[in-house]
Amino acid sequence: MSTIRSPKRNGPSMNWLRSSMNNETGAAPSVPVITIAEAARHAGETVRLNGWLYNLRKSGKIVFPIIRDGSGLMQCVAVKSNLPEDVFEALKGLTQESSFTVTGKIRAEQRAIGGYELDVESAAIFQRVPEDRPYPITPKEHGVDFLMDHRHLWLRSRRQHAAIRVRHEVIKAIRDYFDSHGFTLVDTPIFTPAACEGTTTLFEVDYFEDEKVYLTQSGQLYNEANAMAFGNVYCFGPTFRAEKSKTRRHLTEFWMVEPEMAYADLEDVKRVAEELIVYIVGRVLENRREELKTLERDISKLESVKAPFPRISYDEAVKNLQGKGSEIQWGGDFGNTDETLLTEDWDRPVIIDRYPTEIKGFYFQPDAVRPELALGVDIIAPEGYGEIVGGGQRIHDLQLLEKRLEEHHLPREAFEWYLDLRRFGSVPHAGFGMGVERFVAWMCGLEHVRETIAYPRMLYRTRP
RNA sequence: UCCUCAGUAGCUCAAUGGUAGAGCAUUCGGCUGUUAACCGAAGGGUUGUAGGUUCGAGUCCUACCUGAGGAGCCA
Repeated sequence: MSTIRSPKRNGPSMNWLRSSMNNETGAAPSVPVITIAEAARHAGETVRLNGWLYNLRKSGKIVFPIIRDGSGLMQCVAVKSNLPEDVFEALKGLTQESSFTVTGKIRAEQRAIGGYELDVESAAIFQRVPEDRPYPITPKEHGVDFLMDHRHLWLRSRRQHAAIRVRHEVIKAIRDYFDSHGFTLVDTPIFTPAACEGTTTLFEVDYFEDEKVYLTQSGQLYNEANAMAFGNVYCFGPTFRAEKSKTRRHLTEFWMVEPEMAYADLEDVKRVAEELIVYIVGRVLENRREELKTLERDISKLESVKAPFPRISYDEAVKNLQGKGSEIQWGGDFGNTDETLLTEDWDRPVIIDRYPTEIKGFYFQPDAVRPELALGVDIIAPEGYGEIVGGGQRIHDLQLLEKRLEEHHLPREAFEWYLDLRRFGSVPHAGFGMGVERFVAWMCGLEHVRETIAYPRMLYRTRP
């Protein structure tokens, strides 16, 4: 028996959604509800799919609704002569992104997207998108502004879906790496009383009466305290930078993982960061091939990401750039074009270390032989994706750190707790930060980091 | 913050200073294997806003608004 039925209430009931024990949708009681991702395992079986209309093609007495359920796409085939009139007409009149459920037999079909097809036996429309206000994102081209204004709907598109799934894999790989290498997750506060580094701008927040706090721009200082408590730690959360940066590599709110290790030095940072990157890329290649294909990513560019990465010093990098016509002088920081030039000689990320002290934060340990250099390291991703890792070895000597605070005109009182770490069992320690969105943009081969997070926050965009 | 570019139908874009156009989307009709399906028809406009030049402005000028790309800064 097949029926078309409107929902009795405004919202879905759990019975309607999940239970196969009721016959409200007209399906036989034993029909299992599956996802499209599972379809291959159910070839030849009669199943039910819950989803939304991705696209519909019709040809007189046969219609091909493509259903989208969040796990994939599946072409359905509804033939007029095999279905009750009301079911066929309802399917034929479906509008884009209308929610509906279909029951039918799964069949291998080369012509269909995903290689499988469902022969419709019954269907129920949950909500039909009205034609006087159709779904705004049509299967044609759209501009960035329009799509960003409809980000809450844009996420239903295949490319966006793929990028977010790659992000999920990257994040899971990051956590798996640290969790299996003896690191303890110790998350650091989002509300902070002062800047971690004096330089970058911070978002100010009213914190009850007359008190100001700031959204964190790095968990590093707290990480150092946590490393002295737990040995190897990492924090992983959102980070906020009130910089008026307006480029394809910047968000005002982004996610960063920051490991910190006690009894560790610059070499440990380079080794761990390299191992981490290789591990994540491997996981993405292993588990997200389909998504990379959807994104039309050149996979060979990721397959070449293997250890060891080239390691060069800041000195060498400057010489290299000057040889390529860059106007950089020793003592200056690399611009975006410089970063791209530096990576073009290799097929994998480049590790650059020992930067001039002046262009690095106050907390970097100076090089033992050349104290004008800081034991900091950046890792630049290939293909122009820029700096994905920044870190280094921290100052462990109390007197030197006090001197640096003074030189950077930082308020001593605010850093007393930080100085305590050098008073009570100070040890050499090091760590780094890695930005998730840039990493995901690199994996996906995306033009802009805004597509690597569900709801990007940028200089002039905070909605939806 | 600075530099450059753009803003015309719901969307993507046309239109020598001289009658506002197409494709997609929507509606109606046709089609039993479509792949951003196709074929026929219809409805849909304060050309970002405010001034100015001109017989006449979507088009030229000024200011502002919105967005995009880049620079600096950063992950």
